[in-house]
Amino acid sequence: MSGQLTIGKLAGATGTKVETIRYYEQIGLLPAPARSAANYRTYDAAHLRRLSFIRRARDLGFSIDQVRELMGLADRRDQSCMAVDVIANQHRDAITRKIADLTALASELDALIDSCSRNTVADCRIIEALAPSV
Amino acid sequence: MSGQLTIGKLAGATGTKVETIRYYEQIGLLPAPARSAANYRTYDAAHLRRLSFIRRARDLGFSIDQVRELMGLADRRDQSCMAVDVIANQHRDAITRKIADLTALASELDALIDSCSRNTVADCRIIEALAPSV
DNA sequence: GCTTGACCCTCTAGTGACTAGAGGGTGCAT
DNA sequence: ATGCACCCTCTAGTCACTAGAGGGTCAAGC
Repeated sequence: MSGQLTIGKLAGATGTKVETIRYYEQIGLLPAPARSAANYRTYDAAHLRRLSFIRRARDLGFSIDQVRELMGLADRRDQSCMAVDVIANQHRDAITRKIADLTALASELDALIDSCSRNTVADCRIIEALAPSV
Repeated sequence: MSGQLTIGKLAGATGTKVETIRYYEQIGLLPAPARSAANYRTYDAAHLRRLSFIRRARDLGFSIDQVRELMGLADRRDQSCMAVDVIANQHRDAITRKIADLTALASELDALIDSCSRNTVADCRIIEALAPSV
């Protein structure tokens, strides 16, 4: 119904920065919209849908390349869902690994912090722990 | 004892890439070493210690700026350990937040993946979930 | 003594995903 | 008609490296 949107309205509607939208256009992620007489970008509902999709996928941590892939699959509606499933699962695995890494790291840091006496740096366990035992 | 190290040996000893060492020198994180007659960088034990410290801190996820700060504190050995503690704790908090974010994200993704029927993309729940409800 | 290959040098540009700024034009309300 | 928020393009900066071009050096083996 609303029809045309300026870049600012589109930004507001999707929680994206104006610069980011122009960036997405530049890298070919979002199609270039029509222009007004004053050369303003004018977006329609299709753009809104596409950008919402992009933002949602990005918020879920998919890379721009993965988003591109997902959109390509979404556009060819006759294909199997399995390709999409594969991408999502790969991404899920990457997140699992990241969480494990961060958790290990957090407990290392905790040990460091726990051992920090309130003495001068000369006795600081954190500095010691970071320094090599040379 | 060993005394002098080429950049390659230093890289091997610390698990750093040669290019990264040159980069650290360029940004002033690692002091520029002496040069051989053939203009080769020649590192000593102090460089090895410093680079080990840097690598360890980076592995623990400290930013280059944080490493710089930590090294500055380590160098002024008369100061309180508390400044170090503050940096470590800030970093710990950031990691806690990151883990929480990733965990939330993982369960969202799991829900998406679970709901993915093996039908064509037209019925794909992942695409649906990513697309806006317009 | 000469060649081969692994190492070293500098300098520049590329990565991902934006973000910021300069320098200017447009639209609308007062 | 004036102010202000918005829009435009273009360029460069961010972070922490990484890669490549185009060259010099060193040590071992023949």
